[in-house]
Amino acid sequence: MINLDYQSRTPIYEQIVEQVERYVALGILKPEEQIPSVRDMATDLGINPNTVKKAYTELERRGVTVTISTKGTFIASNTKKIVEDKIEEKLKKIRNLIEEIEQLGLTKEEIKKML
Amino acid sequence: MINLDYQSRTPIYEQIVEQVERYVALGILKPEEQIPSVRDMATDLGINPNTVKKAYTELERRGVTVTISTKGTFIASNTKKIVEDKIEEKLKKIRNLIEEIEQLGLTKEEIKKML
Amino acid sequence: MINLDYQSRTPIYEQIVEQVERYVALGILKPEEQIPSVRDMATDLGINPNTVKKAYTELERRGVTVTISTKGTFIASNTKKIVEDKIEEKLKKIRNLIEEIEQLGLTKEEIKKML
Amino acid sequence: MINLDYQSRTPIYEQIVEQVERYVALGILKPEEQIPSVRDMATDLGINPNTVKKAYTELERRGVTVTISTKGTFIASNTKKIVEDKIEEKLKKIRNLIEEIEQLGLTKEEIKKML
DNA sequence: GTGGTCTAGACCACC
DNA sequence: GTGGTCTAGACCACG
Repeated sequence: MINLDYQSRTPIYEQIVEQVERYVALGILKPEEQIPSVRDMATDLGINPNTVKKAYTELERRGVTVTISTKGTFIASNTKKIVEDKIEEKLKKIRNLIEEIEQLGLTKEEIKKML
Repeated sequence: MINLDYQSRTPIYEQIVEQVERYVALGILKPEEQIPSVRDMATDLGINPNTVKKAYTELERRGVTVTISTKGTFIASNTKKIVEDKIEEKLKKIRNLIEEIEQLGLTKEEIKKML
Repeated sequence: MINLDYQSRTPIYEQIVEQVERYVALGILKPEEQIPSVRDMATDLGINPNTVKKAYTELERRGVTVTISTKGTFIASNTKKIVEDKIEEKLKKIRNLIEEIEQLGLTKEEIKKML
Repeated sequence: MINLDYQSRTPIYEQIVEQVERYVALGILKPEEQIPSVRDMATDLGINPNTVKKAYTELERRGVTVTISTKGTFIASNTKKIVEDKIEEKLKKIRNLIEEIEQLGLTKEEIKKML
């Protein structure tokens, strides 16, 4: 399920965070659903458990997951905000890119046509 | 002219590469124009010559500049392609982002309105 | 394994690149095989790690190796193309040389005899 | 007439030497023929006279040219040996290349077919 | 003065 | 321990 790019400058643990967030936003991972244990995820991906642990800690810090000790790690109950945040973040990126293209000499209309 | 962010995850040499590319795309740096020597750029930016050298090497590899040993480093003659490539690259990113937002449940119309 | 000629006009890092490429082409270094760490290779050859790093970076750029940060550097999976490229490159050089000799007044038959 | 490649690792003065030698071998420059003065060649090529001087000195050392002070620089009388040397040099390169290709797994017959 | 290479050594994030 | 980056400083050929 998780896809790692070892060439990327983005650290492995951050790639995990982003992809879990993405699955949550897409509804593939549902509220209250349990996600694999640190150890399972680590062996699945063939990476160090410490790396997975770091990702899970960050996910919890962001409010995407909740960890209940002795029970496991679960997707948070309210995932709506996560979706909205992701959308806003992507829109912002698009706005920046459009502005950058405008600086290269194209008008908004031309850009719209090319999309 | 070059602006460095030492906090960024992007290495310094790559920041130089990107900014020179950008100035070329914007037409601020013109074809055949000479850019500062490795040493000058290094003292200007308060960084090590090796770091500048690394940036210049990468710029040449990308075809943005041409280096003539003992003469200096110059902007390449065919600057058009660089601009076009940069635009195409950004459009591609926008297309990807739009698709990702669609997967999060918005239609193309809704996205257009929000931009 | 690597043999350096300090008198040569060819820089050390490029000698490393060429010899690794050669070992790959000869099948001595096999796909997916790990090559020595930057530090190990450097101490083995009695040179600076930066020089080895430069060679490894170039090898990756050429698609001969794949580097995974914190894991090491490995020979690429598709080694066949590298061999074919090397052969084609050498054939091309021979064709050029033959043409040059022809211009000096010898026929193809004469050249064939002298080889 | 002389074609310079500023990207090449071969120094400019050496490129001049090689090309003059080549023109002599090809019979384009004939025995006893006068070649341009250092100053003329330098302005023609847009390079430093010192560089041309260095090339001419090397040509004389190799016996390709003879300099008569106050008169100028002339192609040597016996150019036969130069041609023969060039041919032998190129044949040697071809033999080496063939051997290298053999090491990559092809037989002499296969190489002959591909040429 | 210019680029090209190399050494020596350091710090960092990541695993 | 591994690669990635950077600093500091040196030497070289070339022009």
